[in-house]
Amino acid sequence: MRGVEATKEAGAGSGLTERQGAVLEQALRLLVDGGEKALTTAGVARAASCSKESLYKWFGDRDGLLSAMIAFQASKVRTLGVSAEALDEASLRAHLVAFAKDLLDVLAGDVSLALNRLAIGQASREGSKLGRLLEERGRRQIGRRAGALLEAGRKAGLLAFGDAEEAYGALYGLVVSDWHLRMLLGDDPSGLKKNFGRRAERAVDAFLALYGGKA
Amino acid sequence: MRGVEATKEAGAGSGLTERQGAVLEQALRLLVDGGEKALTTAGVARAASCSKESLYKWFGDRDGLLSAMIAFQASKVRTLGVSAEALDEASLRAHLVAFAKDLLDVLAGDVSLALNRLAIGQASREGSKLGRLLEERGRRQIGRRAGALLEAGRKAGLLAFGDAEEAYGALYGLVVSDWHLRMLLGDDPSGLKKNFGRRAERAVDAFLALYGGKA
DNA sequence: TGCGAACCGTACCGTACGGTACTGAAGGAG
DNA sequence: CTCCTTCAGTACCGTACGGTACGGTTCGCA
Repeated sequence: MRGVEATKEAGAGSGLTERQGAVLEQALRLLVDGGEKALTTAGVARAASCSKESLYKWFGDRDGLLSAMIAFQASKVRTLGVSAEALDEASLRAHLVAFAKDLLDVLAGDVSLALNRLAIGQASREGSKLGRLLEERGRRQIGRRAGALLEAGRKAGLLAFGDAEEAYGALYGLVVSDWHLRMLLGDDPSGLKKNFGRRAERAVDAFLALYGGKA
Repeated sequence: MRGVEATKEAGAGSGLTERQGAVLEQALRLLVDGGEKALTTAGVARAASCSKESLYKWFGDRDGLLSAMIAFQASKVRTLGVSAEALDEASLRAHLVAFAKDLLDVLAGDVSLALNRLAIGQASREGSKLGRLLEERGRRQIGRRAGALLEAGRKAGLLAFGDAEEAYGALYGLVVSDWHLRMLLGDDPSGLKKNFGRRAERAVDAFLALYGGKA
């Protein structure tokens, strides 16, 4: 192990060859198209044109494959840092609206919904290993972006809150409400997606009414 | 069919004998304990001391059993009507806090979490039939209670909102935020349950700050 | 050219599940 | 007592999946 072979890696330090990344890509496609039931080892091998033996060699077992899929997908989503420019009221609102719209777009994405369904289905069994992983890689990441934005707003005197976590929770709730759950339950997201822009603006307005520093 | 036998029914017009209700009860218990994977026809038959043949006679097939489980559980939860008493600011807040706490308790319940996981896992496949059912029986029901409460508040001049659905969405989001998803993913609810009271109060305060009629 | 590693394709095995068929017992009606 | 319905218990079947083993092929390398 850890030999001199210069294996081209797929992600950032993910330890995966690009061949393995391509396999995970196909696995994700299968999962999105047909749900967990369609994600069989034979199906992945056929779709990715690799052998089952290689799958087990690379990922250990089926659970290892699922974990690798989550980690792989998360490695593709890079949270863009907050530009440390000077914030005024308008630019803060614009940043918040952009964040809210991105959040809705991410949550409504095919792959995100499929992976969340997968982890939720696996949650009761096996100590919710996948759930932890998804939460760590997904929510924490986007939470950091929001936290930085909120902190910048407070430093600029535009936001007033005691607990950043609580403020973020309020923002998240106002933006997402129960839409995420409804999409997870099967509500067609295409009909809802058109309202994302307006919804994000209204939610941010409400958030600013609660935590805006004017008072 | 439709004979004169006076079959004792289990639910309110559910068309189920109490024997069948007892079977569904055992099935729900199996689902809560072990997740969908543990919910096998043989397991249900063994746990409920009935034959597989009876299961198929009563519920058709496995999907029919799942649908019956959701309908059965929903039939047990009766939404209590809003007392049409005169509301003042304090009693409205108390009602909202009670509603918020009930909402959190329901969502954190074992059976609710298990059924939501089941429906979500089944969502990608089969046109999300269970998801629709769960949404219809669950969300709509509790949404009606909230709607009535909000409408009463508006009639009393204590709340100001244009779209009741939007106001309810804000209340729901402020109360629940991403806790439901986290519990579905496997976060231990027992640790979170202790904060439900405080959380409900803070959420209602924020909601009143947004939609309170004082302004 | 020969060697070895990686790997694809496939065949194979054990198991577990959904669904069906059969047997025998309990109980009610005539 | 006898017939008939219902249902528990069990055995059974087909299928599909996870995981493993094997033969054949490609490719890098000395």
